Amino acid sequence: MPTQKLFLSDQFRLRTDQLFEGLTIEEQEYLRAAGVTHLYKKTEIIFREGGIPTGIFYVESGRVKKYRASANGTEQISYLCGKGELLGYHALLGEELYPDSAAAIEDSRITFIPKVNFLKVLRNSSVLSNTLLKALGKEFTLFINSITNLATKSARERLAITLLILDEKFHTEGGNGSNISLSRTELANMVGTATETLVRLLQEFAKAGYIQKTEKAIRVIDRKGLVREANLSGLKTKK
Amino acid sequence: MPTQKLFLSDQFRLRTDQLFEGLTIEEQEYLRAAGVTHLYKKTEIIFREGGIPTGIFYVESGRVKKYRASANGTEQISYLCGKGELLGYHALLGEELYPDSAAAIEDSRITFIPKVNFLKVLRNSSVLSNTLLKALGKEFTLFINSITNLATKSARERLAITLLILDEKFHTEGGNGSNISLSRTELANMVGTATETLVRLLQEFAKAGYIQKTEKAIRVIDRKGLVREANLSGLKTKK
DNA sequence: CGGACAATTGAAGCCGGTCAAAACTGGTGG
DNA sequence: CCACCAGTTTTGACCGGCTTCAATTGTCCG
Repeated sequence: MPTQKLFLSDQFRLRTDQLFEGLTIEEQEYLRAAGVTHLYKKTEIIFREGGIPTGIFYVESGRVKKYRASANGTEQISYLCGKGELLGYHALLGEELYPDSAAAIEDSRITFIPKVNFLKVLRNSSVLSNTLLKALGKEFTLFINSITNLATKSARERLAITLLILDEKFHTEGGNGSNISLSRTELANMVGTATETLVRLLQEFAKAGYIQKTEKAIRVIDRKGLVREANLSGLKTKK
Repeated sequence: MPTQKLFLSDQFRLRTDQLFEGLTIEEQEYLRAAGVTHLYKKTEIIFREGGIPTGIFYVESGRVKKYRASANGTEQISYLCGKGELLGYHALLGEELYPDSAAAIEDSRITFIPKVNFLKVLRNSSVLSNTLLKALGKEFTLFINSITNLATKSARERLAITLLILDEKFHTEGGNGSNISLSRTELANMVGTATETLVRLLQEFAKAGYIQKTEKAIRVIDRKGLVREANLSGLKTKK
C-alpha cells in the first residue's frame, strides 16, 4: 500500500532545474538564447487541444491549468502548473497533437523554447534523455492516482484529496501558509463535480474546521481532518 | 476537437516490435538471451503495487490487466495488455515503486527482462531512448482521455466507449470479429461502475442491438450505435 | 449607481450504488 | 447421469449522493 506522501505528492513532475541540470553550459546557454518570454494575461490560452506542438513552455511565474473542454461547456482540469514547471513536452515527444489545452489562471510569464532547438539538444544529450524518461515514468503514478480517485471515490473524498494536493503544492510558494485561489468553478472542474456541489462541500469542510475561506482564497487549517475525509486507505467506513 | 479515431485508438502503447526495431542485432540477441519466459495462469499476479521493479515484462501471448486495488475490495482497471505489449517500464524508468498491479486474465506466456540488461542497452542506444520517449509521450493522450471520461461522462457513455475500445483493440487478434471475454465484474471495473449497473446497461445495449451476448463473450455489432451512445462530441442532448 | 459575473442557497429528481435474493453456470463426485 | 455446490450473472427494490434548474445574494468595477 502506497504511503500518503507518495500518494499525494506531485514532486513527480518535470521541473526546469532538473531539465537543465545535466546539460553543459553551452547547451544551457543555447536553450536560453532560443527562448522567447511572453506575458499571458489571466484566462489567456497558451495552447489548444488539437493544435500542433511547435515547442515547449516553461512557467517563469504565475499559474497555468491544463484542461480538456467538452462542447457542452464543461471542462476537466487535469493539472495545475506553477513556477518552474514545463508544459507541452508530452505531445512534442510523442509526435502528436495536443490532447488538452493550457491556459493561464493568473497573469503569467512563460518562456517558449522552439521544437528545433529543444530536439537538437535532446538528440545530443543522453543525460537529458534519461532525465526525461525518468520524469515521464514518474508522472504515470500521478495519472494512475487520478484515475483511481475519479473512478472509486466520492466527490467529498476527491475534494479533500484535491485540497491536500493544492495545499502541499503551493505551500512553499506562498510563504506563510498556502492560498488556494481558484474560482469555485475551476476547483469544481479539478474535483470533477458540479459547482453547486463543490460549494456545499466547502461549506461543510469550513464548518468542520478543516479549511478557512478568506477573501479570494481557501486556506487549509486541519490537514489531518482532510486526510480523514479523504479516506486514503481506501476502506469505506462500513456501517 | 480530436477525431474519434484519435480518441479511441490505443495504438499509442509501446509494443515489442517497436522496442526492438531500432536495436542492433547484437543488442536484440543480448536482450533475448537475458529474457526468461514464464507461464502465468489466469488470475495470477505478475507484479503488485508497492513492489520494487526489477525488470520489464513482455506479453508473448494471453492478456493482462493493470489495476489498482483498494482495501475495500474494489479495483479499478486502467489498462488491458495483449500480445506484443510491454509491462512495468514506467516504474522502472521513473525509479519508483509500482503504482499499480498486473495480473493475467487469461493463461499467458510472459517474458521477463531483468533491469540491468534492459538499462544497459538503454544507456548505449539513443535510438531506444527516443523510441521510449515517443511511446511515453503518446501514452499521455490515453490517460488524459481516461481522466476526462471518468470525470465527465455517465456510466452509460463510459461503457459505450469501453466497448468500442475493446472491440477496436481485440478485433484484429480475434480473426472473425472480436470477442470481448471479461467477467462482468472486470468489465465493470474498467468502466468504473458497479457490477449490477453494468449488467443492466449491457442488457439495454443488447436490446438496442448494439451488441450480442454470446456464450462467454460480448460481440459488438453496431459500432455506429455505440458511438452515438458514447456522445464523443461531448454535447449533452439538451432536451 | 448599476450591470455583470461569481458564489450561494433551495428544491426536485434521477443516476447509480448497495443489499438481498433468485436464476444460471460449470464442475465434482457419488 | 444426476444431484449438489460454488461462483457468476441477473433481477428487484430502495435510497442517497449529485446533478440540474432556478432564484437570491454577494462582489467587483466602470
